[in-house]
Amino acid sequence: MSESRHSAPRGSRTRFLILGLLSEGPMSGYDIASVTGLRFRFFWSESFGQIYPELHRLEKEALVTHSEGGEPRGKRSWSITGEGRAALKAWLASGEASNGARLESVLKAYFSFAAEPGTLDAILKDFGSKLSRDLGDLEKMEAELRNIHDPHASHDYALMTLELGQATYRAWLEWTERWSGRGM
Amino acid sequence: MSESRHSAPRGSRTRFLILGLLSEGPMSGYDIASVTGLRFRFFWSESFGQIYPELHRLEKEALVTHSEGGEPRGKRSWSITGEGRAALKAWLASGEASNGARLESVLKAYFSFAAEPGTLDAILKDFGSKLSRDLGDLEKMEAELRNIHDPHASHDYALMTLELGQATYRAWLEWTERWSGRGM
DNA sequence: GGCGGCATGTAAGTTGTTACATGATTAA
DNA sequence: TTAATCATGTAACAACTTACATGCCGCC
Repeated sequence: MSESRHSAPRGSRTRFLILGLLSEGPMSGYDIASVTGLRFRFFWSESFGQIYPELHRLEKEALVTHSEGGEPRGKRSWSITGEGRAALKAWLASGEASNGARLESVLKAYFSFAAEPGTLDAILKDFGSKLSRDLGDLEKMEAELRNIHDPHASHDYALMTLELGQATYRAWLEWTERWSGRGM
Repeated sequence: MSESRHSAPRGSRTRFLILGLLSEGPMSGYDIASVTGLRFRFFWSESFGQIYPELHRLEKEALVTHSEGGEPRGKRSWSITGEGRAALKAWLASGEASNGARLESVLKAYFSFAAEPGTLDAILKDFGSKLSRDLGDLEKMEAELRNIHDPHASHDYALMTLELGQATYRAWLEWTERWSGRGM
């Protein structure tokens, strides 16, 4: 009964990002990376080196297909298949979800007691300025979305995540302000 | 001038977590993992498979040392060296910090339009119940810290990060409540 | 005597990043 | 004509997880 010692291939989450985006309509690998880097930046990240190979793996598994030609610049348009939609739904229905963060600025803030006085302020200032910029981006995205008339409420899902991002950045920004200038 | 094509070894952040914790006093690899899994869970994660090899790498680079013997159960007590403190300070002073999150529940929430009605509610409920539990843990940790008299304000750094965790979880929890039960 | 928590460590696999190579199209 | 952006892709590396193996110690 020789079973592989290291099992659980379980598939990376990258595939579900791709499947999810393609479920809204066909798009290119580049588009997937762009959307992720803009709309999802707050809670997700993905690199080209992940996306392109994963698209080809998904194609081998018949979860996506691509149509070539017609598009400019050698752009490929990827589409989700029925099997792909089924896989997406299975993931959505499964109760598993891992939610993790690696906030290096917070780690630095915690350890700043080990450095010269003023270090904490510098770390918080740097973190805060990034947050301000990112918050501004999210607010702009929300305004743009709201400007587009949406009778079928199809923007609600995007607004939902945009709202979470804004709430998070605001909470973090307030935190940087609360802990700055204390001479810690 | 043959230089390696793939340069920038730059070192993982794991080493700074270790160096930072050891700067408070000697501890074992197991302790490092425990503390990270408890106090830092909100903003950092680390596995044994990262910590033990990194400790040995750090020792080779003379940033940490270990004293064996005396301790029960083969426990090793690791200490930071002067060079280790210097490396820690250099990291704290450097303006670079990457802050990223992978919130699978949020990704699922966004894509829930592709599944049966009620899917969003289930995802938010699951996310919310995890958040409630984690928030409770953080509140307990804070209460414990405050119960210990602290004339030199050495707990302030721990309270600072505990507060950020609580603020974050509360904001996220409110978000799950706001978007639940809308029939989306 | 057995279980659970403490404690260390490694092997193998998976996942993710970075740097590169290539080329088309658009705008200054 | 040159730079920026769009667009695809791979090789090499770095980072991280998981599963396992091993043993100690205290407690019931």
